[in-house]
Amino acid sequence: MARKKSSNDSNVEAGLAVRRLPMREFSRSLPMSLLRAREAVMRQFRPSLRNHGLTEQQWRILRALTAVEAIEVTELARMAFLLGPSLSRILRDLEARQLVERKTAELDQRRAVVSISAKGVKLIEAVAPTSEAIYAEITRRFGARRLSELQEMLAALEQGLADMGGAESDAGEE
Amino acid sequence: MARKKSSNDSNVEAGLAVRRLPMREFSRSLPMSLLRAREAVMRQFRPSLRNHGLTEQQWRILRALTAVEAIEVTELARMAFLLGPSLSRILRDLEARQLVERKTAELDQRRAVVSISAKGVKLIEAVAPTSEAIYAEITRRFGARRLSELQEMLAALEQGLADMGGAESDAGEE
DNA sequence: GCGAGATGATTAACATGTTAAGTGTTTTGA
DNA sequence: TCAAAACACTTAACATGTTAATCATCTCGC
Repeated sequence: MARKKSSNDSNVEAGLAVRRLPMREFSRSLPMSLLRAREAVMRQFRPSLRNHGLTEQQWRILRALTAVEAIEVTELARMAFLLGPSLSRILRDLEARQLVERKTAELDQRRAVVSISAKGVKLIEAVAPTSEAIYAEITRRFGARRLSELQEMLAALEQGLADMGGAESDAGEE
Repeated sequence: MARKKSSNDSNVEAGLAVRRLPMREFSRSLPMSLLRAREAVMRQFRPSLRNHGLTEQQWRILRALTAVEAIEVTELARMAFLLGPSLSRILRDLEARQLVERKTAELDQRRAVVSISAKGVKLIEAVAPTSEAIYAEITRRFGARRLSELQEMLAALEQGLADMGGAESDAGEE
């Protein structure tokens, strides 16, 4: 039969067939769907960002900084949706490349305030056109209205789960 | 108002106009929306998985293996939506923990065939109930119908971008 | 004041994402 | 037939995700 890649039907002929129902088809689980969709989108942007020496996260940070005059690290983390440790590392790098500037707040020596540099702004402006074009093409393909609906549903989903709190009820509890 | 930063108040005096509108509000960009939504969902599952000593990706692999009798590594990568290198590392670990079994195909010595072990199945069965309960709660909150719609839109988005291919047209081209 | 606890940020440690090389095997085509 | 190309997988190297620990500062209560 020379099976090159019978991806989805490969189990049936294997003998014992399916091991029981895979719970929820698995490939259609919500986390998987979200992951695949996001990857499909990001796949479009990554090459361009890479051409400018930026990773997706670095881009997120610079983008976020473009919207404010200056911002504290914790607040920036929330804005760029990054965890503290990731942000720390990336800021260290961006600062070394002089794309951002950092200084400690006078009032509270614990806090650090970050802002984008002129060089950082230039970089953003260099990447933006391509980025915008890609986004426009995605919008065109999917439909502006539909895209809005999708965004709303995603926001609603996020909101709806906001107070659910990770379910601990399980075996290895402590 | 005592501006927070003095030396480089960035934009305005930098000459090149102001920060202009942040492109697309940024926080509402599609990649960000997808990321936030996915994180909101995964946040629910992670604690339970962790209680069983599994990461999200390890769980994905075991779940995928549950649906088939045996499968080649490359095929498994596609099914679990993981890149080859990640899968290699994780399989090494899962094999060491005896949750999966691996053997090379006779026909083609290059290929490796993986299957879940009895121990792996037990683990899956231990995690599944909690996992299902969480999924049910998410479905209840968001609405089964709406969830279906969302899944469809996500699939359509993925499909629509399938042939778009990463946009290379940019500066640092090579 | 001052010491315990809270807070902001970083570091540590380990797992995965991502691209590029490297290692065997198998196919191909001259 | 045999060497180059293709292939399946693994390693390597670096960046980020994720949780825990650490550090420095701050706040508060006594």
